[in-house]
Amino acid sequence: MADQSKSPKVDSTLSKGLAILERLAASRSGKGVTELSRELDLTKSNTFRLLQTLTTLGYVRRLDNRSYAATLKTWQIGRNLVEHLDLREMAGPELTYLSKQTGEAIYLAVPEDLAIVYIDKIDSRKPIRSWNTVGGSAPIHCVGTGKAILAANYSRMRDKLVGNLTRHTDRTLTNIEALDADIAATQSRGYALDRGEYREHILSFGAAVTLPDGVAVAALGISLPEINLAEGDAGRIGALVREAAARVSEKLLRG
Amino acid sequence: MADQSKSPKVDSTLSKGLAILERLAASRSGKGVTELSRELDLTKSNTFRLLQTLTTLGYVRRLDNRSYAATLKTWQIGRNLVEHLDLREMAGPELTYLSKQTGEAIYLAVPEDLAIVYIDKIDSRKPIRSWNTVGGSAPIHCVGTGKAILAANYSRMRDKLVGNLTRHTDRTLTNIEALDADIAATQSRGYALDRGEYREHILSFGAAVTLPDGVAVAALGISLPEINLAEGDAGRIGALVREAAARVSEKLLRG
DNA sequence: CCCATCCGTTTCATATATCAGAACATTTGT
DNA sequence: ACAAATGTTCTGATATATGAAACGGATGGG
Repeated sequence: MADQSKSPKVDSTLSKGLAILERLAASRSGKGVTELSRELDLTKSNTFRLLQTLTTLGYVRRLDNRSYAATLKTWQIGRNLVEHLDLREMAGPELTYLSKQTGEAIYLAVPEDLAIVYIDKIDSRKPIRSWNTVGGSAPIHCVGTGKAILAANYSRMRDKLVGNLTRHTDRTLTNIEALDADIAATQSRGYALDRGEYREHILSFGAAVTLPDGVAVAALGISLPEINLAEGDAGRIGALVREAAARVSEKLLRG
Repeated sequence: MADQSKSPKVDSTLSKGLAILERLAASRSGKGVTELSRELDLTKSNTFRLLQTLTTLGYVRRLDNRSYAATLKTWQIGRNLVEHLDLREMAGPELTYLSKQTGEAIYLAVPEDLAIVYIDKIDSRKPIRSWNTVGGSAPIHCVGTGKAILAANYSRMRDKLVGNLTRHTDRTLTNIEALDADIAATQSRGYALDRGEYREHILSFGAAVTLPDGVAVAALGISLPEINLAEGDAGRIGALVREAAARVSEKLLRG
């Protein structure tokens, strides 16, 4: 085999086993021993043995007597990962950055049914109280972080919202058509904007942290009193939060 | 997991490497070499080397200089799998419908050996916690979704169950004759009913999603606390889930 | 400030997996 | 029924991974 001279030590057994697993997971139906050995440039006997190992470990099962397919075990493991993902650690530096850039209250939120839950925050450095605490929640349809998450997966979530658009202020979007339009605007802007839709005179910006497939797992948010927003600052703040969220998304992948 | 009748040869490198990956995926933050080696009963040097391999293959990354964590690569591979089954997409609207009709926890599950794995759910809208998460699993013989799948293919699966009917509550059906009778009832009703056979005081209903040849590929389920079930509601809920599953089955045909 | 202790890393005989090639068994297509 | 695939099992020489011990850096307590 042509090994890279830069990354010297790889256990070939593990490497080949994982390659087989990847191949099987990528194929809709199963693959046979010979097919796999050709694709991965391995001997038949080696491929067969690795498949046997993967089978007894539960990662692979035989379909009929001539082909193998990946089980859901790989998916379950990956699922565990996403659930245990330490968003706080990943997003921490970006929260700090946003705080320094704006001086306003910065939030990290995750979706929970039709609400978002704050899992981290940095207080405003201006002498203004904040209402939201870590562990607290807010309706998904009327805050920046919530609408950013909605926008990332609107097709899946829209139907659940109909009839559940509770009013909180006179600016809350309570009919689905208005929300449709707002979400469309959010999608094209790349960040969400709430103009006092949850608390009177409190604005919030939000942008989603997404996995490679587009699923939103969290959102970054900036919240500030209406009076603090200078003319033309909305675009700047929106861009800040959008780009910070993009950096966190990328960090989830690469570390 | 009781399939160790024979002991086929397993490649230890692959086996250990996957064990490490599983451990890392299950841990919130990273783990160190020594910690892993103790947990998995491996030597430090072996663990170190496997971690090095997993790192160059992109499955693992170093956090700081003293610990390793799993990347999202495992998740991406597993995702490929469920993406190819577009069950979730097909069943989504029916899950939503069941949620609206009942307000209880709704599940979509697929069979995996002698268990079922939850691949999607909608939380109860009532203030009751649910234990089952997406990615989690449950024994096939004592939950509604599992028994629905069993009922669809009982002739093929019955023999594998003998001797594997683990007890979970005092209502669990642990002898094959009792299960035979329950499955027969399930088949004539068109939906499965679990009366606290897996968790005390938790009822669940299930109905199978089947291919035209009768093979069950998934099941829809509704789970609720015993106390939520009004007299005579069982028939109504059973019919709801049976018909929703039938609609999903039909949808699989037409695309 | 030093020492005991922990950790990640490296080293090197030895145990283990891999390779190639072939043979055998079983299925599929004509 | 025959031929051409495919999955499965051997074999022993070679390449590779393994375990035990040692190394060097970091940490924390006395």
